[in-house]
Amino acid sequence: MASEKRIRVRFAPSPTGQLHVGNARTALFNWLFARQRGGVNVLRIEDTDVERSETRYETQLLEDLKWLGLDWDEGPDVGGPYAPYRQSDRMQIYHATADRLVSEQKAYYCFCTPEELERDRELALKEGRQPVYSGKCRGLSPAEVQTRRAGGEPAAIRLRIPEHPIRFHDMVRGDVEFASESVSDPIIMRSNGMPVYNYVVVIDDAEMKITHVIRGDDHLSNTPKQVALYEALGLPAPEFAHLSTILGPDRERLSKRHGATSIANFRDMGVLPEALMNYLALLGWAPTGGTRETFTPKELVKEFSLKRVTPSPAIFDMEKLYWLNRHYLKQSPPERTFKLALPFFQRAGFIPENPSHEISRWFYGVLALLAPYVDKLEQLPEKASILFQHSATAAIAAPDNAEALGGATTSTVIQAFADRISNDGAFSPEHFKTIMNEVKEATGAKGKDLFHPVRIMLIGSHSGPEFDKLLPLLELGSTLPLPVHVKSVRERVAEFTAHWGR
RNA sequence: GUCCCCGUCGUCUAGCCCGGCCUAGGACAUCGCCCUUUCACGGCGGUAACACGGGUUCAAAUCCCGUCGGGGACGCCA
Repeated sequence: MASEKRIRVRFAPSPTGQLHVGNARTALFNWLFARQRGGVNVLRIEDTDVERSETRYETQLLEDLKWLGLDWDEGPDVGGPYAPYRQSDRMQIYHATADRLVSEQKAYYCFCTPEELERDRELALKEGRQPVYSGKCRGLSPAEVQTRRAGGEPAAIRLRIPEHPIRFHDMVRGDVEFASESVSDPIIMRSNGMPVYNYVVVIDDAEMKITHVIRGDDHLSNTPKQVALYEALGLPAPEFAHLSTILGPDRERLSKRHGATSIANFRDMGVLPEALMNYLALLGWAPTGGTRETFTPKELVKEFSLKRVTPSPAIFDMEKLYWLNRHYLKQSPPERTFKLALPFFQRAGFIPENPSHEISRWFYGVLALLAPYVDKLEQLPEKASILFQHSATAAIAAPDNAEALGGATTSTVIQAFADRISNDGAFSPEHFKTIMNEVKEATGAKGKDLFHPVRIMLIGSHSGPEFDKLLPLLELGSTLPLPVHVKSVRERVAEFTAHWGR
């Protein structure tokens, strides 16, 4: 135990856009692995692409990760023993190391121009060869390099890929091998002096003592280059774990055109973080036995295993995410649901900015009634339109209601119900039951014929939540100073009969 | 094109490493039934898969080879 090296993993996004589900899943797997094994989780910002990197994205990145429920032990915001954690702040290291590699002949200056390289590339493609670097500048004499550089000719620095095949172990795919000829001598320093991604990751991972590199499998083909770099540096390569790609329903790599794919999107539509985390964990990983689906973050930390991660790509299934979200929505304490749902109702203009105690209490009831019926919080105001937006004319005109309102007994049911409701006094569920039985007796209508017209009269639709909970909310709501008046049962019935032409 | 990775129900997957316990398990979706004096919620059931072809073996979803299909990488992007 004492000799066991402490596990160190990192999540290294570039701040060039919103945090995507693919990256979020990578971040999650790193986090789970670190937390389970008592390791260190490092957050590092890869901003060597100055053109596309923006600080606002970095800020949002951290927010999104925190919202999901992840945290890190070292990073740009919290610091740590291997600071700085932003690549743009680490240029010295990259330059110094590159110079060292050149002086050790493990890397060399390359004077080839981009145009030249492009020509070579096209030629190789046309001849059906792997488009790798020709090696033109590999054997340049030190003297020639010296004079050309002195003459101001721009030069990039390339790493020399060794002659032997490059192998590495991947925790999800096993042993992988690349033939030396199939990998180019990669540029590690651009001719403008800026280091290249494939180079900086390795330097940083090595400097930061990263033991396990868990990342998307789009990096799998880059790995031989990186392994070669470790070799050149005289350092052992870390363990790798390449996670499969997340695809859209069309089996293409998931992207914005598939709809909501950023973490912020899901948060904004009212998906609970624990639901998203649970779903993401299930994309590519399954517990022993493979029969359990719901896991709290704690349980995930306990059960997770990199060895049980599947190598095959997975299609993102919104329906299953929604199922999990419904599951967690039902488990969510009322206070939390209240806090999360309130903004949606305020935006819809249904609940005031600073709801009174009475209104809040009533709103709790509304949420208890409607929350079991939605996939995401965002759908709540629309579901609540049965309380806030009753319209007799719309209900009568709705094509969906035509069949239910077209029955032989419809009019007599409506009339009988209306007759019995006109008296005053509180309108309770018990009262409602009594009336319904009387209406049944009087009209001979039962089942659908009985309930559908009444339901349409009260909420404008033949389907909706149970009356026992709905009715008291209607009654109480009608007495509250809401921005949008909630009509009482009597108001609804009166309005409906006034417009009912038959 | 070349290289690498991947291929079990429509979808996520268990099983594959260490062949027999697999008449292939679970979940989402879908369908049906029950509950509800109606609908939804909920409960219970059903349909549905080892990509294909060759081996190896007494025995293959599991091992080997090939084919096909999908994805990724081939950049002075990350």
